[in-house]
Amino acid sequence: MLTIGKLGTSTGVKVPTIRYYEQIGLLPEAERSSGNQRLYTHKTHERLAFIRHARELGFSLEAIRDLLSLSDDPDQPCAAADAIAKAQLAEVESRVARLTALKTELERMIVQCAGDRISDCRVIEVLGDHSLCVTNHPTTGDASQ
Amino acid sequence: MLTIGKLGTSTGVKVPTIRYYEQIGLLPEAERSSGNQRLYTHKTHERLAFIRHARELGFSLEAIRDLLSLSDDPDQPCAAADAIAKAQLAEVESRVARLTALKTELERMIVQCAGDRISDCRVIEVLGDHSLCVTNHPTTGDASQ
DNA sequence: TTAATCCCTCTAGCAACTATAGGATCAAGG
DNA sequence: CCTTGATCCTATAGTTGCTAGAGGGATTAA
Repeated sequence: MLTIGKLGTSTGVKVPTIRYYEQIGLLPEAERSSGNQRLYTHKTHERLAFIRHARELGFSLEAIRDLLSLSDDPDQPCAAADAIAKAQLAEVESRVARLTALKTELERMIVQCAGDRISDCRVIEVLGDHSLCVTNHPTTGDASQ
Repeated sequence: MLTIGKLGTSTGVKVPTIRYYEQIGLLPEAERSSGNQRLYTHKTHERLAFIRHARELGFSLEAIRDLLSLSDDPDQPCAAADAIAKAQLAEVESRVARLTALKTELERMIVQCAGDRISDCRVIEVLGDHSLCVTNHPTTGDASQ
């Protein structure tokens, strides 16, 4: 049986994050020692590793919740898991496309900044006037993703 | 003078977001009509368009705050604005790189999903075992960005 | 035994909004 | 003039996925 600290270091998940996952029901409530400290089995270690890996691949906790309930039920058809992964792939592809457009725009902005005073600065100018952009970077949604 | 709704539709920023920007000091406090409704000038319209555009390009509100204070002061050297844009570019490049690795992994995961039951599903299997990954996708930091 | 290092709960905070409740105001039609 | 419906106001709480802190108890190594 692992303490929460050992589990954390062995999976690369921070201790408060593990408690948080328990709190929102992604991990089952842990057994407790006589002194009320959480104790984890190999099974929970595996489950947390799964969560961690899925987070690294950008899955939301909601999607992970679905994937976990699927993996708890190995006789089900895997179409649902496939659909979640495909949705995630589409999301990632769209993020890459949007970010690439932003990258182009930022590069243009920086290269063109010839002046040495703010009044000549293309960075400021371009930000103030969208029509100076070449690419069609996103006008809706979250540009940070 | 524009009402908050007109300003919102003309800049593509939602009304509560405009009030939020005022609250955190990104926009100045608006003039009010006799009935206490916010009224905006062309100047504020420009400022909000600037903010909106910078947000689209993925700048944080903190960075935008800095850029705005620079643009309010046109005699300053533009090195600072340039530095902010370059930092933003570096950030975007790193996100693109990370997301591209994730994309590869997701594609592999989906293609390999040969079985039709969860027990044979590569999606679930790969998520449960990081060593099945080919690429070195990020093991720290925020995979969503 | 005592000090260091863990662990516990609970609450609050982060970004950047979004949503809701419960009203007040405004513009247009009858 | 009055009503109706859209818009506006404030204030508070919720979202995602954690992270940080306070104030204390448990465990372990010397």
